[in-house]
Amino acid sequence: MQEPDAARVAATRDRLVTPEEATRLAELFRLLGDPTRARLLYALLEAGELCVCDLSDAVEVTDTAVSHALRLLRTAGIVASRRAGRMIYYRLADAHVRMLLDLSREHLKETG
Amino acid sequence: MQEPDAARVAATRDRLVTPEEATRLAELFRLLGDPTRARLLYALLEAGELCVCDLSDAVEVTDTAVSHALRLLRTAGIVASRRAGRMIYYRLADAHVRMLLDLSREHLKETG
DNA sequence: TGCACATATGAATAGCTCTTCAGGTGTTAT
DNA sequence: ATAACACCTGAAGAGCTATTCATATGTGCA
Repeated sequence: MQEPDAARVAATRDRLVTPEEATRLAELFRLLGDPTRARLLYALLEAGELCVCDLSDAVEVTDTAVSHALRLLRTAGIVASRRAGRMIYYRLADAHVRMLLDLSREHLKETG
Repeated sequence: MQEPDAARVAATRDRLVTPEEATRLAELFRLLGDPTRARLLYALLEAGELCVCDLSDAVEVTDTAVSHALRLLRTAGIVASRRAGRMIYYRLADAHVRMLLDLSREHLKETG
């Protein structure tokens, strides 16, 4: 197989995200790409801040499963947490994540 | 485990994305959440339009693997294609996808 | 018509991921 | 102290996924 426009391909490869950056971007998306985690994130998007038991209740998933899910999201910097007594409250980590969730919802609405 | 703020949880659950919508959103993210597919999409973001052989070359992945990846993205409406002779050119399907890719790149830049 | 090329597809396997179960940590209340 | 609670963590298994190999389809050219 030959590339029909070698110059354009070469130019593209230069400006391209590096394999490493692409991997990190994929990692970000991968974390959003699970129904449980997605629901947790959209719950946080609406509520602002919720503890694990709130989330477990809202998403109707075992608290253990929620905890596992949150650990992944926390480690990746997608959510942040704060302790209040024996409860731990989670929130979306930054505005980018919030926009990402909003924008993708738009996409579904209009793409159908 | 009890929810400490039952009213807020109930309100959240009402405005919440439905499990079905969340699943579709997760599906969207899941498709972006693979290094190969992510690199293909970012290549298309930069180049606008590329054929399979271009993509295979740019991303350095087997053309067969690229083809499989593109089928998933095409079926999900994330990329669109057009035939030109024996080649098939792929492009990002809509502006939302483009924004999604841009925004997430911003996230990485600033979140580190 | 026949061949070469670009891409697509099906099947199979290796590798990963999510959930569950069992048990562990930190916190409040009695 | 000890019990109850909210949450976390590690291990294990079922299920899913991405790549590869082999083969098929569709297009242009001689």
